[in-house]
Amino acid sequence: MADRAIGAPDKKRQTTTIADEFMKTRDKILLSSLELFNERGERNVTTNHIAAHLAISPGNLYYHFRNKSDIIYEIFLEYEKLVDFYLDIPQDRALTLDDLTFYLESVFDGLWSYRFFHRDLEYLLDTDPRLRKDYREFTNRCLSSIQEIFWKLTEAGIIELTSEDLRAAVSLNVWLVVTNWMAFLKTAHAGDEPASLTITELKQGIYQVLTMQMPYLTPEYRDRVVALRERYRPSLPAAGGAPVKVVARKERVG
Amino acid sequence: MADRAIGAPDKKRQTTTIADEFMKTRDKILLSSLELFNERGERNVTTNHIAAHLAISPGNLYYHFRNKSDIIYEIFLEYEKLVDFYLDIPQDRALTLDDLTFYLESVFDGLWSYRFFHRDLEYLLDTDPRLRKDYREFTNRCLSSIQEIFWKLTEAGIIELTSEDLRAAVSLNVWLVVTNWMAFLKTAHAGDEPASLTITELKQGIYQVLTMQMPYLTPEYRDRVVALRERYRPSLPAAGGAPVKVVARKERVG
DNA sequence: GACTACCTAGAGTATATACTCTAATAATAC
DNA sequence: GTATTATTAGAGTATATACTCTAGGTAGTC
Repeated sequence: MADRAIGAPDKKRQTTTIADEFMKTRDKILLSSLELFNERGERNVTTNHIAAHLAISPGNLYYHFRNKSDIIYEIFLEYEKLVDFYLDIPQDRALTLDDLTFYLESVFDGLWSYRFFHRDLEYLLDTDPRLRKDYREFTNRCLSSIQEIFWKLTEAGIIELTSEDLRAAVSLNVWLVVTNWMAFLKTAHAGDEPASLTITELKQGIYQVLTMQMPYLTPEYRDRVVALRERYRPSLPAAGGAPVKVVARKERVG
Repeated sequence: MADRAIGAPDKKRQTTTIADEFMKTRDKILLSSLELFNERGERNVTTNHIAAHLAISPGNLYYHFRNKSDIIYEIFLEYEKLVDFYLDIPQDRALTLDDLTFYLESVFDGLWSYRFFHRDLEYLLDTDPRLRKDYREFTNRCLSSIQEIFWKLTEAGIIELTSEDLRAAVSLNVWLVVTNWMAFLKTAHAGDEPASLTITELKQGIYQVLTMQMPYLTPEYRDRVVALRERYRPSLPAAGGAPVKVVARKERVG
């Protein structure tokens, strides 16, 4: 995963797929919209911009989508699908530390790919009841998954979170930290550039998430999780800092 | 501290102050802007709306403020002042549980009074370098304060967070939860209405913050903090729910 | 009264934005 | 081939938004 700051004038993108002439117009619109939204923020991207970016006419765009909300909604559905896939929990075996790593890495990958979404979330939900309803269900699903993961990590003897109440509250905190970490980086970041952010920095949010789990680690796993957490430690505590080594993605077992 | 932030809750006022004819136009503009921003979101409030709301002309508004950004910036300065005031840390005595309660209540009061701010934060910072710089410093100041509070709570024997590293990481998580709690409520809330939210619900975020501190409580204080936390427990875990009893605001000592 | 500094009204403007309409072209079916 | 459907271009529109400009009022001071 290449480390590229958003907003950089980089024609040959590595993290995202460039729309090419073999794609259907509809898909090109979705892809370009996502790219532009991520780079400039939904508020700063008009349907005319999207059409111009693709060198198609506004009429063409509106042939494929009724309005801007529809484009955003379809992108959300993709995001939802991705996260649901990532958060899948194996029912036939215990969870491992590799699973935990995978969950964390994946969720932040998803956040990165659709990073525009959480930025203007409230406005988007205010203007599209459909999205509002779906997002609410999505959130609840995510929270349930996190709780279940904590439960299975407890079963696996990795953490100890037996009280359901506490598990729910901790899960919610995890969700809050995960979904707010990017906004924090963008706003509190040391750099003066309005919107420079790398996926490596984003993944330092994993450090924060693991911080929350530390008190609940079992003695058997404590050292290993602490070591895992260390891999994501921000190089410069409160000033952004240089990229750390990116941990290798583990394939799911089972 | 004689300065009172506009719209900030004080003894007599409930949530907002209505602009009256005895105020200076400039202050009326700031107050109305804050009210409208909080109610409808900055994105949905134009300078023409603000002027119309006050029954003054756009020209009048622009006589007092160069542009919309200036209005927002001035409101931010008030917000900043308020939070800085709330987060003041007594250097001549140890912290008490009442202090902790005060900090939590106050911070959420501030969030409520200026709740529009965090909603469109990224856009606002993108479009105003001045605000961007000030907000960054503000964030760092808040983080420092939280860390110092945790340190003094440790000194006071209420919590045990002696590792500076850990204290910094936990403080950051507290900040993330505090600043994201409102967005969570608004987006994941059970109600179908786009923007219903009460300060009582908002303050249930205190439950989440105290959840994070629980593992670090000393045995001497554990029960008391757990009881405090219980006062903020959401009535219906993941579905919003009825208001809980609002805890009385304690005056600062010293 | 006259001077001055401050304040206000309200019409007006340049630009942007989401979206529409019509006509033409390409693709596909028969 | 022809008929039909899917796709596209591109000019155009209604509305909104941030902001300007000019002319005039008001309050205080001498």
